[in-house]
Amino acid sequence: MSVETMAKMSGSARGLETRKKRTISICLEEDCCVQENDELKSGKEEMGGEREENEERLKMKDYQSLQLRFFDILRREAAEKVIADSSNSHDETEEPELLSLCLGRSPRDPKKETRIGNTAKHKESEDLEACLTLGLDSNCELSMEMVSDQSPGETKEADIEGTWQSNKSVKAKNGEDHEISEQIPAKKSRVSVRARCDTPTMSDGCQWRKYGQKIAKGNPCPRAYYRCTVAPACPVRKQVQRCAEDMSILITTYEGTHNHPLPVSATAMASTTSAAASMLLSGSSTSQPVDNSFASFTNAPRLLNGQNLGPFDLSRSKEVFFPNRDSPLFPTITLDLTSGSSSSTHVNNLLPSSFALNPRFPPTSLSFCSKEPNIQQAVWGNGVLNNERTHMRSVELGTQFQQQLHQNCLQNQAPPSQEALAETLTRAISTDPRLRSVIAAAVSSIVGQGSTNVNQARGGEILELGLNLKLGEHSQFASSNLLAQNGKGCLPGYFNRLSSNSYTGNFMPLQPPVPFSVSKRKVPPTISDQINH
DNA sequence: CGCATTTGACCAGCGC
DNA sequence: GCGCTGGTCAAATGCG
Repeated sequence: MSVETMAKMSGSARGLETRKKRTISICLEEDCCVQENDELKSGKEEMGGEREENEERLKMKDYQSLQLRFFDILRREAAEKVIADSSNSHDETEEPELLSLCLGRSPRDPKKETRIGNTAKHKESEDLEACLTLGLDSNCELSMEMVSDQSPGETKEADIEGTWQSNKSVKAKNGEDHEISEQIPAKKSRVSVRARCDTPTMSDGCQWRKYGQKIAKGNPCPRAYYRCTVAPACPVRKQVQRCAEDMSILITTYEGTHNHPLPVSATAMASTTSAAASMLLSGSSTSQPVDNSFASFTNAPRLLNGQNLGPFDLSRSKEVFFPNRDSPLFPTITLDLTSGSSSSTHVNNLLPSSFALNPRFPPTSLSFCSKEPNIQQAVWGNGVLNNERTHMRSVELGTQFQQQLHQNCLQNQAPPSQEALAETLTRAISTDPRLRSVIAAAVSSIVGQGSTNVNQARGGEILELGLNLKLGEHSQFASSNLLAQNGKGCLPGYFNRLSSNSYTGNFMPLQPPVPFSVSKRKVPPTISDQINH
């Protein structure tokens, strides 16, 4: 739906205009008052309908941006918690090999993941498999593949280009939020995004220059290599390859961190990938026996409802995400942006061969998909579809909050209304002070440009404001900008929606740290700015 | 003419 | 050590 949505959204604007013109011209030509009135009426109705449609989309966009912030806060808090507990948490290192975090529903069948590749090795890798399922966006399936490495060989690239995100730069930009990163050496990260796309490359807002093309083993489609040309020394590369099994799916693998201010249209993708990257990379520290990238997720339920939900295998996650120094092979995360098609159920098969066949670091899947788009869109849901994963240690993040949302949706069987969602949210927030504080922090960081020192009461106010905004009171902020979005190419709807100019400010804090010239960044005034003024 | 793309060559890492 | 593979380089080519 991503592409369709964009097409619709941009089309809606054009449609309104053309319809107006058409109406006028019809009136002039036919000079018929009755018909004119009918046309005007139907036109108005049509416009009204489309306006509602647009507003719905804008609301969802706001919601998703808030979600993103929310998860970021969760991750940070979890990471801090892990640091605090790391000295006492050695027993956790003996935990199981498999990890399934089911925050949502996924059609993905892990059994199918073994279809491709060396079966024996893959079986072994299955034991290491960490599967994160987040029912974040229903209409999109995000396939994000993350690879982290700190092998000595990588330093060459880092030294030459000086571009891989240094820990200092992380600290410089984000302060204490990235203390963890400070403890780890510069790492290479890869984020792969799968999306249905008819164009040769995905339009992600950045400028790329192709520097190579190869036929990779296991995929007849050539893999194209691009580097970011926004800044001369930007280290970011991307690989673009069609999926062998479904040519309509484009697999874009991002690697590295931009060392320059990003175009507004690129911030959504950048912040999303960087958030995912930091999520995992932050847990790969040698000094941190416990993986906090996973911990960030595994801690989420505790943050939400205060319960220890289960047998998380933090140490094993570390194993997964902390590859052998001698190995260039990486663990992977998968985000799938293709609509809930069958292909999404065997993500690994669709990944670039080098990753899909990687037995040592099987992909970690962040599946943002659902066959019930509207439901999943609003629900992070609990992992009701993971009962089959008996071979994995499954952790269901069935928080009260999520259950409420999920129940709401299941009962209604219809897309939850914003009102219903608001009600559920309100109830969950009011009954769970932790959730309240977390969301308040997220919202306040949005509204106050990352000022996290707001007290609880203030946070609550802001939270309310945030919810109100999200639930429909400020869609006007985004409308014009949204329609002005770059509609060319193939920008997955998920990112596309996130990249609305109106929310630039929200995502900036999530962006990869910019090592230099941060102050020179020229960005249009954000909502936060407007509010602050 | 300048820039982007194409494409064969080259290099490094890994497995056998 | 050798072959395979992924990734990058750089000269050639194409395009606006």
